[in-house]
Amino acid sequence: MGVWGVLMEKVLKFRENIFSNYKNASSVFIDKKVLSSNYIPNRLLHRDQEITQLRDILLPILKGYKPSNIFIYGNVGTGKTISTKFVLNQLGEASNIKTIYMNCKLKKVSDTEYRLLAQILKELGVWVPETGLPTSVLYKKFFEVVEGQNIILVLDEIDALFNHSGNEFLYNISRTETANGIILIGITNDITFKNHLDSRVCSSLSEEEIIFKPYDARQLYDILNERVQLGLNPSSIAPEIVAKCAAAAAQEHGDARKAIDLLRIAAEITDRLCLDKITEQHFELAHEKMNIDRVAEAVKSQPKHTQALLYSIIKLRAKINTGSQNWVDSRVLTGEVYEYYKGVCAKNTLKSLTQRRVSDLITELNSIGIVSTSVVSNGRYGRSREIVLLIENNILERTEKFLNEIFG
DNA sequence: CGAGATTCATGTGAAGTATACCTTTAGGCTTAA
DNA sequence: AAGCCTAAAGGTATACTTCACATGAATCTCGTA
Repeated sequence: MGVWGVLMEKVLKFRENIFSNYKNASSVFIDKKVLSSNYIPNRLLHRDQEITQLRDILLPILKGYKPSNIFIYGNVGTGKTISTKFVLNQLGEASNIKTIYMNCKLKKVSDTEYRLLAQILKELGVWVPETGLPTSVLYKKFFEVVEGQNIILVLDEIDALFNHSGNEFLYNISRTETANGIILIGITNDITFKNHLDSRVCSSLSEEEIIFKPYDARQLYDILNERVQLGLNPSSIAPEIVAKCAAAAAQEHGDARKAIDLLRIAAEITDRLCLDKITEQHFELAHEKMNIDRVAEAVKSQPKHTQALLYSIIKLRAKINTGSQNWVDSRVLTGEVYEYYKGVCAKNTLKSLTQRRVSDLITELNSIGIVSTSVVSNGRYGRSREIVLLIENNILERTEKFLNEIFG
């Protein structure tokens, strides 16, 4: 494991401990919330064009006309969400127009037609049960509340809706005349999303389109630098380090959110180690911690069966690897996984799901990005899906350990 | 030898089932006049 | 008689199962050179 490993151990054990902040009086932070990724600064750098565009489209609402619906595209971390929120905040200050922001990707919260609608109603101050009611009743309530008002409805990560036939929602909303006052703003990073849409929905939804381009290194630097100014102790970080961070982020598709997270975590680590200068090494540690957290979070929040499935994939992969020198990144087939999975279930007194269902679970793992799958035909030997784990080795170890404790 | 048929193992769509939860309704019990 | 509680009836969303058909290239088959 070595020094690095020991250091990493230390870093990982770090929780946002309530005492640690008070204990060491000097901290690299001045204002920590500035560095959180959902913080909305007073001014947004390098998104002027997009913001004006958005504002101009929404402008008619102040004169009582209905603006067009809007569709926003752009890679992750290009400022789509934050710019939209920013504009809507400003609009809220200038008028009393109601805006609702929904992230459609939250599992068990807003990822189906019913749940999304329920969530929106909740936002509007109407409580509805989480199951049992006909969807039509929810629509009725919704239209009652909305009647005659202008409401801006932002659907972030709108592509997630489509997977679970939430398509209906868009169709119903955009079609209903009663919903006249509803302005839809759809946000997605999936360029192909529009192809899946019903053509009528599509044309009404994308009356206007805004495209967010990735930030370049220079712009990222400005953004990071501003956050540094506002949130960190001036002496705690050298400009070169910020520049390096920006450059690295620019290479990875100009993702500003990730860059800011990285900065914050590096700062936390520095604090944690009771140091007062953030160095490159801390960034490396932060990078690793971020990856570990991402995967750990994803795995932990998964239902039991999905975990059992992942466990099976990991174990099978290991098995194959010990046989041959692992020179090909080991692929596993659905059938093998399912057999192993059944064993795991039996051992843990879990009732195993059918292969049909497991197949869907694999698809889900694929879409979360824990696993990558591709359908291959092996001619005479049938057709199957090759599953490749996307978890890096050092993180895999932890994941495996975690799963071992459950299913071992 | 090569074109077309066969075959395998699983992908994938559609329809059905189990479960958990919701509202409405009607009967029965209590209460207060 | 009015008010309240409870249980049954009738209904829904979601996660999962069952059924049935679709896929696609390695292999097999068989006619032909």
